Amino acid sequence: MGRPPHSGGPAFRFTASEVAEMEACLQESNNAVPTREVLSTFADKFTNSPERAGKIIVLPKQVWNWFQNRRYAQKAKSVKAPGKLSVSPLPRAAAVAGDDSIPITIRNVPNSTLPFPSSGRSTMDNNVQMEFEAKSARDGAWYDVATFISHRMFETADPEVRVRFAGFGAEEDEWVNVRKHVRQRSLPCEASECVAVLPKDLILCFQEGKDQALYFDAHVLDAQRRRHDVRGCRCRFLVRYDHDLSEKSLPSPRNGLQIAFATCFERARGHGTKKQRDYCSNQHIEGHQFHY
DNA sequence: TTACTTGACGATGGGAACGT
DNA sequence: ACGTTCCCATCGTCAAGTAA
Repeated sequence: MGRPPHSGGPAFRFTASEVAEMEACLQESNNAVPTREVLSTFADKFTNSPERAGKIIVLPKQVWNWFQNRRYAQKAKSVKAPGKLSVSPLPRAAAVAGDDSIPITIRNVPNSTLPFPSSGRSTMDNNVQMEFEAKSARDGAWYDVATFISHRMFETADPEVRVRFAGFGAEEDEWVNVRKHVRQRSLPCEASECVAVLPKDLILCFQEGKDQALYFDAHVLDAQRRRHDVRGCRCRFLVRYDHDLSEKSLPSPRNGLQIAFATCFERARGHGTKKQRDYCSNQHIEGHQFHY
């Protein structure tokens, strides 16, 4: 039910037939809110209907509210991304590995199977294509990898790969440390998946600056759980960006909050609530297998 | 059986856009 | 500058579903 009126009376609810009428009107008007006259007509008609006559007065404002909410809900539904979150026109980067872990997609994989030189994807045993991302030394942000150009090995240091970032040209290529600054792209956090995000988690967050907006590593300081509705997640997450230690309260996942793979797998192995474990286990099943 | 979660939906407040 | 209207995000509550 909706929020009860300030008068303290019972919560108001439109009947199915009223909704059907307004629904039809909305379609006829091409999803536009009807004129004030039409709203008043609806209100009068509903007020005088046999179900309400003498009991409940329907206000034009309530009819207007219904149209606004319905338009907003429909819009939200159509805009909702079917898969990964993408924030155009910037290339999407991804979430991070666990707090102190080396990216697990690299850690235990023999060098001969590392995804370079080749495209920024690799095929695992189960025919799952893997995509990678890399951290740029220029701005500290994470970008999708389009191609691994080449690689070089050192006797005393970690190997490096030359990376072509997705959406950028050769002039933006960089050598990056494989162990520290290359990892598998993570799954974006869908609205229903926010339960998997807990305080202290390392995540990826969209950060808007004056001239640009990029994805940076951040830690969750606090997670305020709120009930969801048809329009999605209403939780808020207080995060601290690792690169500048700034803090921000973000709604999730609309603003780019994404779940770290390793964090998920830790939970899948027994930590967190059952729901979180279920979710993370599903992530494991749905197309990704890793070596711990 | 009880507590908790999720989905649904009307109500509300802030801010942008617009007209005067 | 001010008032009005509109759009959007968020709030608050109920009912049904689910887990413990």
